[in-house]
Amino acid sequence: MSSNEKNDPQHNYDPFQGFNRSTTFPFFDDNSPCIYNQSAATPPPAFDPSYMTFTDCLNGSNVIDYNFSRAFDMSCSSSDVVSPMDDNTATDNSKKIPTCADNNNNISENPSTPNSSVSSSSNEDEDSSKAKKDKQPKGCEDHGDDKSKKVNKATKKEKRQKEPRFAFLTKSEIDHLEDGYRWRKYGQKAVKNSPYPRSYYRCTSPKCGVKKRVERSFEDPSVVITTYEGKHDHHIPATLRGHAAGMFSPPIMSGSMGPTFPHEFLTHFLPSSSNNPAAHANSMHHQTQQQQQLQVPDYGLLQDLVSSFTRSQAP
DNA sequence: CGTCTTTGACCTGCGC
DNA sequence: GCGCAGGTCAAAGACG
Repeated sequence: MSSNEKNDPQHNYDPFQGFNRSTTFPFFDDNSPCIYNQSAATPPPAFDPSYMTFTDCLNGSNVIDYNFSRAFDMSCSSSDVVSPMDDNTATDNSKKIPTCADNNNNISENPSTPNSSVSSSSNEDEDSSKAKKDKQPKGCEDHGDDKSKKVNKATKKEKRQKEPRFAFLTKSEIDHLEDGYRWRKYGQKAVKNSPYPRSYYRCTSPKCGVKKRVERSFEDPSVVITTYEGKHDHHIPATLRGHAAGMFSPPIMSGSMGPTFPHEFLTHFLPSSSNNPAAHANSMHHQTQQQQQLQVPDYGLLQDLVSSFTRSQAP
C-alpha cells in the first residue's frame, strides 16, 4: 500500500462511517472494540484476545475476530485488500494472497465498471474454460500449442487478481462451517509451517464459481480461517440440509436471532437486486456518496457471512 | 445410484 | 532454469 493510499479515504475508510452503528446495527457499539476502526493509529493484532469477537458483539456466538471493516475493505476499496493479518494468518506467512487490489483500482479508476460485473464475467469465463477442461481427459489439454498455453496463463493470472476474496476467522471445532450454500470439496493441501491442512471447496451450484478455502490457524488451532472467493450468482439452495435458506426469512431471523443483524444487514447491503448483476451494477453506479463509503461490492459473500452467522446462532 | 470426500498427480506462479 | 508451494484435477472409494 502506498502512502497515498494510506491517506486516501477511498483506500482507508470505515465502512460504517456515516452510520450510527449502534442504531443501524444494534450489535455494533461505537465504544466496543468489536469492529476494528482502521482510522485508529494502531491497528489491533490479528489474534488479540482483548478485541471483542464479532459475535460476542452480537450475542455470544463463536466468531472471534471478524475484522469486519478490513473484510469489507478487501472487497471494495483498499489496495491492502487482504490485510497483513489476513496474509499472515490465512496463509502460510510466506506468501501473499492474490488480492482484488487490481479490481479495486479498476473501481477507482473506472467507476462505471462495478465490481460485480467484473466478478460475474470472470466467473463465467472460468466456468466455460473449466467446463471445457472437465469434458476433456487430461491428456487432451496438451494438444493445445504453446501459444494457447500462454494465453491461458495470462488470462488465469488476470482472473485470479480479479476475484474478490473475503476472509474471516471463526472459533470452531468444526472446520467446514455450514453457511447455507452447498460446497464440494475438491482438494486438500498441507500448508507450509502449519500442521493443519487447507481444504478447498467449490460451490456445487452449476455456473457458480464461488470457492472457499478453510484452514485452521497454526497460531490458534481453535480458530478456523475461511476465505471466500467470488460471488454466488444464485440464492441459497432451498433444499439445503437444515433449511438454511429459510433462515433468511425475516420473521425467523428477527424472532430467533435476538439482534436483527442479518435482516438489517441485508437490508443495507443486499439490495433486492443482489442476485441480478445488471441491477446490481446499476445500483452501484447510482448510489449516494454515503452509500459509496459503505459499498460492499460482493453481496454474495456477505450473504455467506450472514448465513454463517445465522447458522451459528441456530440451536 | 447420486453425492461427497479422499488423495496422489499435475499445473501454475514466484523467488532465487 | 530450478525448486518450492499453492491451487486444481480426477479417479477411486465411502456413504446414505
